[in-house]
Amino acid sequence: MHGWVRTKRDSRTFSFLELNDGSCLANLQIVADATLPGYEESVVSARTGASLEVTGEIIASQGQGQRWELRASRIVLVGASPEDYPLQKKGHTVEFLRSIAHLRPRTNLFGAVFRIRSRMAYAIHRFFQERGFVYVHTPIITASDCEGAGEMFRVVTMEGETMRRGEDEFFGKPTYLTVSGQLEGETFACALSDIYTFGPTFRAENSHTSRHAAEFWMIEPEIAFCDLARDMGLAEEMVKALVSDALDACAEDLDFCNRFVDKGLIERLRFVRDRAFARISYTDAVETLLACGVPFEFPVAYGLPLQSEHERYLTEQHFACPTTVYNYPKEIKPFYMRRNDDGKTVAAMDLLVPGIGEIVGGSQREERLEVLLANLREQGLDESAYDWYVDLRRYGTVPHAGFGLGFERLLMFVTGVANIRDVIPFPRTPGVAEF
RNA sequence: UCCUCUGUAGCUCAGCGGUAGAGCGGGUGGCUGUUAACCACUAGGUCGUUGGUUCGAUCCCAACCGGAGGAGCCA
Repeated sequence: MHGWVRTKRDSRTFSFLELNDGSCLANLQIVADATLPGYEESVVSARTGASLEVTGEIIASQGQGQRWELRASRIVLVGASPEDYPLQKKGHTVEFLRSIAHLRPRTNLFGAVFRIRSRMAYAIHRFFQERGFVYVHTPIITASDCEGAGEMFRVVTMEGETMRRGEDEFFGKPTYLTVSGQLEGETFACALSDIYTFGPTFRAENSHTSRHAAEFWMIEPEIAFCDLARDMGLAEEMVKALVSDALDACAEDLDFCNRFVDKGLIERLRFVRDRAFARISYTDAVETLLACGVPFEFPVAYGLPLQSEHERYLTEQHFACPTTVYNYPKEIKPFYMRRNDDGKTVAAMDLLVPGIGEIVGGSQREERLEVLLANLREQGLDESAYDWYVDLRRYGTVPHAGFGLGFERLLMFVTGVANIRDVIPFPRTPGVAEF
């Protein structure tokens, strides 16, 4: 066995070592007799954090708390851990652990969170691959602005201390880190029918909240010959499938989260897996909010965006389950969303979940060339910059739809962890790019 | 960007206008098939930084820096 010492209990004639190799939450109890060769150097000097190689026999444990233990016949101290090792066996705050992000995966909580993260990434690929979706790698450096998605990071090269600009730039024009792969994803959906992207995304928003990071991962499926209803169905089906997979494959880690992070976690996840989601149009949602009698801080009126407090009321109080809101006024949504027949709304949808708010945002895309061009003009955008995007409507256009799912938001929902900085290995937020 | 809270030992915190305490962690010794082990002893702090008020500031005030929560924006 190989692993790191989580804690040790010495007596005069033997020691108990709790060894963990990160493969699961549980430690393996090592019983090390003082008569072992090299006991002083390998066991007595092995503090919390030290790495060990242990040979021995798995036997039934005499003590309570574990069924098995390893009776060591040989222990080698691979790497010692001096007395200034920062992790104690008692609880640390997540804020402190963030400051030692290189060591926090050695804690129970972060081990669990990042095992779940890995499993959910796998489950996402499996969900789409099983349904015949093609995984597309959209560019990270892009010259296109997925309008409305947020502030962008510039990508530049330097001449000494000076930024190369204009035609002197590496790409001959301004480029940015992607804020969304959607527009590029649409081009592949209009060839391979069902595609998805899953990769890093960057937003230079100066937002300081527990739900925003400058670098995060996003899943963006795009489906050809698809309308909004099917799009919503796919989003709901995916959330259910991922939650269900987590319950099955990450039971031990989720149980830990349920005990130490969020007492109602597992009950909520089962509820999401087993129950139907609610759906409500934006128009009906506004009426529901106006009629509910709750004194909101921000005004509710047709044509205004739903505020966080409104979304939370709908998903946490009114429906008390994940809720999809659809058909938003065209004025508050970007140019590429499909105009509905009423002339007032677009085929957009947001999937809201209790405790997090918006987890999925999507829409049916405008496939009609004239309507798309009119939208671009109406919103004062430069048509020439979207030439290739408009081409999709010139040549064999099809109704298509898609959505974006914030991977970290999903992980917050699945683990109950309240801060996005604690579900991404090395979080980037305004002013913070450590490690 | 706006609002609120916060910064004291390695960690989590208490405290007070007269220059500091606990628990845990560390060290030493003891002890027990132990389980967030236990018992004893011990080391460890320019009280975020810079100014100001005061006889005197860790405490009161201001600015700045860091952390957290909320809002906006979103994923």
